[in-house]
Amino acid sequence: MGRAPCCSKVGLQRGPWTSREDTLLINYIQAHGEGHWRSLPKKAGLLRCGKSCRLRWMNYLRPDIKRGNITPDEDDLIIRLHSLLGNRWSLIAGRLPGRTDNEIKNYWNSHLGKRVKNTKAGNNSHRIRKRKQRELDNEIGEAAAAKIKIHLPKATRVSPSSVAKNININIQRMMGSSSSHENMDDYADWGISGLELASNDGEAWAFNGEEFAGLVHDHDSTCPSSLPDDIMLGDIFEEYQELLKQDDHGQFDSLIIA
DNA sequence: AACCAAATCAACCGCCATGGC
DNA sequence: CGCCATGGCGGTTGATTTGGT
Repeated sequence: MGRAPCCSKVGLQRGPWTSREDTLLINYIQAHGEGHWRSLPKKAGLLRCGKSCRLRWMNYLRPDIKRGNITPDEDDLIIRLHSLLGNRWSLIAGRLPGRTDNEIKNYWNSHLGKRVKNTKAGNNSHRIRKRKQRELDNEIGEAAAAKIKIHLPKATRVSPSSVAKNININIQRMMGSSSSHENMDDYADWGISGLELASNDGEAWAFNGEEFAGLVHDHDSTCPSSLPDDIMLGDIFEEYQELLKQDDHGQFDSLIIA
């Protein structure tokens, strides 16, 4: 016997929402606020499950939602964030005001994913791959490169607290541009069990703590002398943006395995 | 005009993290 | 500490729309 459904589906409406249902939901939330999704439908007079109500509100009815007309800037940002974060649609959406994870996910699947794939296919020559590999080797050192293991990690759920705990790696330093740091055990102390750098097709470079430590020890690469516990993704993002500004010669691209 | 295939996207599903008890 | 309810996430489905022949 399988897991019990999130809510009883008996007698519940499914499929596309009607304007009347939308109105009921909007009116209820305006009067009582968001939350308590499980009990909301009954109170609002809706024959929907709570999850369905939440999804409808979050993705379509919220007043601050922008829909359609994704600008070239947003387009570009999505691609870059996806290369950094992988399929963390909610994190990506969090960086695009008014956009929802569902919209971005759909947009990626129907537009960007293919485009990125095609772009990659265009770069698929042996020579280019060789050049990219050389750049990569220069960037992090042959010894380090030999140690990198490439995984296809299971997508990990990231909550704000876990972001703070687990992703407080400074990407710029990670890429080796600042002060040196001897003791990578500090990373373990910060609770970092893994780090992923995703390539354009969503595959990720995953370093577990040990590999990462080994990578830096072996190569005497660089990393922060300290990282405060409260670095949030937003901080990383800001630095990422700074990096992008400096990325005139495809520095990031050199980290993408073609 | 009719048909079909491909593209799009709203909605659903199952899983998991978190917090309260 | 374990259980449960809840919210939130990413993956997938399927109805609808669009484009090509």
